[in-house]
Amino acid sequence: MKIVTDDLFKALADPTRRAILDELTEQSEQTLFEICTRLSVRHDVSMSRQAVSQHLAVLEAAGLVRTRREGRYKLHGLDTSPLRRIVERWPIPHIPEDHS
Amino acid sequence: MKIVTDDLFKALADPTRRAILDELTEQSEQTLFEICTRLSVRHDVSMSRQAVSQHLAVLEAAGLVRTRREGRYKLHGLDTSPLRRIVERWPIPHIPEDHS
DNA sequence: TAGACAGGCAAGCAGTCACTTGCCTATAGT
DNA sequence: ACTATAGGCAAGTGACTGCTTGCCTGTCTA
Repeated sequence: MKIVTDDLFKALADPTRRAILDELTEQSEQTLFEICTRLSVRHDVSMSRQAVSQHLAVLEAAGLVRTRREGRYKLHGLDTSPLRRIVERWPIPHIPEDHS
Repeated sequence: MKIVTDDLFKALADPTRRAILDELTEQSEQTLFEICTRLSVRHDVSMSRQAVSQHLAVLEAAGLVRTRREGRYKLHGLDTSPLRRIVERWPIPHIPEDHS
């Protein structure tokens, strides 16, 4: 493995990839075609299948997407744990919660 | 203001800008020249002054850096609160802490 | 076994980005 | 007033990136 740090932020830099993460957040374990159709229907993103495939590869390199083979299907799942590095690197000030 | 979401992730995509955030985390309220010298000395990043200035502009557009004028100096401070949007958007699974 | 279906590889193109260079403005000190 | 200092603006360039297109591999079903 390389320096995943760079891959992580590069992966997050694209709006389409963030939409994919949104989609996988709502329903995990989707195939490439499912993600394609859901992107076009719900996020109004019209793009070729290969484009989405390349985005998924970038997300996988960043560790944000884990895949597993199931026959001829390839299921894509979400893994948000790499995001923890961000808030650990630059601590976010705590907001006093409003318990009114 | 526009959609700051895009600016935020674009700002984080560059390693030099992340180094700047690291520097401001350690010591806030620095001028452009201070950031330049600290980058070259501590992060081994040799770059023109204008390059760093442009990076700071990107960080400011993302809301990660707040500036204030002080005579002929412009002091740059850190604001990590925009990062909260990230972990709110894609919740990070809680790690059971080890109290052994 | 033939065809449909899910996915992958690689080349090419256009737009974006990071960085430099040159010049300009404004404040501070002598 | 002159000069040094801190910073800003704008054009140009090389590299990277996102997307397309065309073709290929592997799996399932009639």
